[in-house]
Amino acid sequence: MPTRCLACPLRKKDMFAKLGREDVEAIQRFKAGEMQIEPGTAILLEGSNSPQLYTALSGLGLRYKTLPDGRRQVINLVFPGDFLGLQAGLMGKMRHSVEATTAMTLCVFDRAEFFRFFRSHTERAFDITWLAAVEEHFLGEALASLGQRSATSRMAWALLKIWHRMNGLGLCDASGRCPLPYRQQDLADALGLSLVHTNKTLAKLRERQLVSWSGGMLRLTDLRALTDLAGAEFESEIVRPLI
Amino acid sequence: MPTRCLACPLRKKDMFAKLGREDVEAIQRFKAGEMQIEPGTAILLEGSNSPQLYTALSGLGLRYKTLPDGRRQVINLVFPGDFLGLQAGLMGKMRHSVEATTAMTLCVFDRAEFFRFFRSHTERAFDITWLAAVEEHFLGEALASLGQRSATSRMAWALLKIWHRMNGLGLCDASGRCPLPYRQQDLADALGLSLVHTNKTLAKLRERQLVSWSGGMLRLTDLRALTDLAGAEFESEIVRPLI
DNA sequence: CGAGTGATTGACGCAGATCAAGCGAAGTGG
DNA sequence: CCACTTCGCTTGATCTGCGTCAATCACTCG
Repeated sequence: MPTRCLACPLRKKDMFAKLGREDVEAIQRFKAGEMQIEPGTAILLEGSNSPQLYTALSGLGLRYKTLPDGRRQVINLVFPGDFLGLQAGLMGKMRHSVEATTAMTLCVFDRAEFFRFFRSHTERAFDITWLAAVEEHFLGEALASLGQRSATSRMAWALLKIWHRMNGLGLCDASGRCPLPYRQQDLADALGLSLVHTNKTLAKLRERQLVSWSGGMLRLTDLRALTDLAGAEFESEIVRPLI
Repeated sequence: MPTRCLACPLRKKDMFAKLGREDVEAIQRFKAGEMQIEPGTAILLEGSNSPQLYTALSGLGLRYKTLPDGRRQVINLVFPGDFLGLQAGLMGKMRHSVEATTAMTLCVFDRAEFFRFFRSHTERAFDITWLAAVEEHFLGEALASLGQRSATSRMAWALLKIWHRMNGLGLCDASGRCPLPYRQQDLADALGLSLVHTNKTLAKLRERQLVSWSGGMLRLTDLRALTDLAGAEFESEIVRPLI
């Protein structure tokens, strides 16, 4: 039995903008169904013209691009509440792939319906544009990380970014541990580093007692020091719209 | 005397989507004025809450982020037809800066007006979202370049990207030369390379007779070979909306 | 128990950073 | 009109962060 939008567990969280009953019901009507997927499953494929859009309800995933020579760039991670497939919806086809890292639950929306929804719900259209702009902002930051920062600094930046997001979602426990069910290879592909160097960089952070990451759980021991290393500011997580 | 939207020289180009007279007039009403700026002038500043949005009418610029340590990452270049300030419009403040490289002419829009415009012109709202999605796509590609490609490959990719865009805008002459009024430092900051290495990489491409770039003009002598080097596909430029 | 997957560690080499110096063109002021 | 500065481009020498190669280890699973 699919989650009813009015009872959506995500919508209760502080991180997501509050909507009136009417608005939530409109989203409910837009929603075509729900989907459970296994870890490792592809959700959207680069080049595909997906007839569906999704919102991640639970679970974690990642977006990536594959280069002609087989190398992979992880564009970013997929967290609960993320809207997936906007590119295909607007540009006709996906320019990157999305896959599930853990088991995931997705809300499914119909692409044909999407246009109607966008046109008839101005506020939601606005939210969707907002999401695109935030994503653009994130990618700009990521670009600056890859272009200008050292391996250590990049890694500190990425871990902090992830941790803050997880924290915003209430996925950290009291002691500040949060789930991080990715492989080192995923992190390496996100940071533009080799697996080996990623491992060694991580080892250094561990030695310095700044980070521990094992068994799929991440703990940042010294946010201050990491933030210094990252050489960036981390604002408290913004309230986002949830479609 | 400001350009009238109905007579906008950009709108005539194939690269931009055709609009009906009504639609163009709506944009004209949205337009608050026009602005001429000198080379080197800042258009939007990171952190600022600009009361205005712009569309580049002519001239070239660049978007960049400055890191706390003073390093700079060029996010992308600004071409005629680009819409500037959407981030500030949506997120309250700019997350990167924009500055003019050459003299530029900008159409000025009022931010307060922007919300009304977005809400009352659904098709234009759609176009704006489309623009954000395309930008997101571009940044994803750029990220993959910085993360996965060698200096030579990155440079080939960037020059091709620029050339194709210029070509789409009809800014290349018959012999395939196009303007490129940037400094090597700008390119370096875009590619995440040092100035010195950028220069040497460029020198290699020149020796191999693939590229010539001097006096602010770029000529790509062998698109095929460069495309191979870049290890990417270059689709013909997409038709974009023009606000 | 063997096979597969992911983490870890050491040895080695190279792409690209950094340092340093010189060059030509354009501007500026005395 | 000529010193003098400034800015962008070039080039060489040297250093190093990170990639690549190659093993090994710890787990999990059939």
